[in-house]
Amino acid sequence: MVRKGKAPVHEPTTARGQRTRQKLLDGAEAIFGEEGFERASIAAITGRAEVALGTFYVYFPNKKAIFSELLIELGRALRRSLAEATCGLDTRLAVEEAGCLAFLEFVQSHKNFYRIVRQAEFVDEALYRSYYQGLAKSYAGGLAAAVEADEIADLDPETVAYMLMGIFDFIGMRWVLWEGQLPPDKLLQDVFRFIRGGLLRAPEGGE
Amino acid sequence: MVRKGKAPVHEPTTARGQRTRQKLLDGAEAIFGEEGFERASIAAITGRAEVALGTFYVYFPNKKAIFSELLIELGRALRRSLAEATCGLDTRLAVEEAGCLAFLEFVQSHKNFYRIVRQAEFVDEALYRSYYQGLAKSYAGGLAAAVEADEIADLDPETVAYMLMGIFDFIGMRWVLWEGQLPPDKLLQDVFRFIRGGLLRAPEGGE
DNA sequence: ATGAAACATGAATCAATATTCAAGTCAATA
DNA sequence: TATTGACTTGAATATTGATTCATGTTTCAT
Repeated sequence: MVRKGKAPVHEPTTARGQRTRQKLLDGAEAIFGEEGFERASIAAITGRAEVALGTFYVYFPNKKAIFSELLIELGRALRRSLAEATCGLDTRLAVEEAGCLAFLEFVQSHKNFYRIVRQAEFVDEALYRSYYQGLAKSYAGGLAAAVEADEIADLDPETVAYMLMGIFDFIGMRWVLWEGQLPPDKLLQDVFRFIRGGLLRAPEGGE
Repeated sequence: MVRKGKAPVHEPTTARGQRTRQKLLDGAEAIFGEEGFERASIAAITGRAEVALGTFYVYFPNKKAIFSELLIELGRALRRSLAEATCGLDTRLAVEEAGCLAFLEFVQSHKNFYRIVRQAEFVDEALYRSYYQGLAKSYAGGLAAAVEADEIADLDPETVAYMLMGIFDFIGMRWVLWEGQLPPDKLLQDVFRFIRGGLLRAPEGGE
């Protein structure tokens, strides 16, 4: 029993409670996405969830807690999407392309998530790092295997993982977030071409 | 004369005023970097600047104004650094490598700037976009010339600009921000190799 | 040297909002 | 159908912090 101090906060036991808690999470996702963490008020969250102010504190000890839970949950959802999109693919390049597309589609259907991740840097830095570290670690694992199999160039997998995440992050920002749509196909082809070039045996020397 | 309403806000005319205004900008950079925009209080900023609370409003109409000015100013400083580091280089790949290094060094000596840029998304989205759009535009210009000269592969310059910015951003985050130091040289070499591979004639087809 | 600009000060105002709490309502079981 | 634990409510509290303003202090052109 690790429950701190007084903490009335509890997991709901009834279906009604489950529903209410979920409504709060949904409301929080929307409000955090629209307003950002600091400007999001608990009142706005409970308003969106169509629930009274006090109800919030039945399920979450404070604002940060619901934010963290949201980040963790949405992170899981992203990983699930990526795993589904890439499982069964046999070349690393196919995995990269499918993963890229899945990521961009995920962003498109979870715009708020994107903004929540970016906020996290200032809300809970440790959690923010572990979000990316977790992604990078599993990413690097796949890359290391591909290096081992001599499928891609012998580059440091963690470095490549961060480079690829950076690429996807910025492409997602520029097209999905700013334009509200997936990049045109011609453009995606250029992204894939760039990545292929980078991952395949790249020239050793300078110039 | 476009001065709005009452606005006592003015550019200082005396040397003393200039100094005070600069102290405020410096204090704001530090506090925004440490606390983030919303949690940064004017009192903390004036405290850091060793100036009274009211003095703030002599030079800036509100908190957002000083933040925006900071972002613009620091953006200029970054461009200056990049320009200096890359001027006179004759191959595009040399420009990329020097630019990458200059960026990482800039981040290392302006950690707060990095965090300010990232905050900007939630403080003044329009300014945030124009920050990246400005960078991307001049970046894409250089890339387009290199494509024209057949120095690099024929990829959409804007797309490549965002991909490269993404790479640098994430590498900067992972190593400079999180570890507090430039990435080890071996690792930088891998970054350059990846970029070379991507920029040089990349394989057209899949697989 | 002196008076008007410029500049500096920090207490007071005013609004926002995170969190608490005492008083209800609901739903299932005995 | 009572009873009880789970759940819900929203007014009240308490703090924080942006912004204003009336009052000093400094600077500098004359």
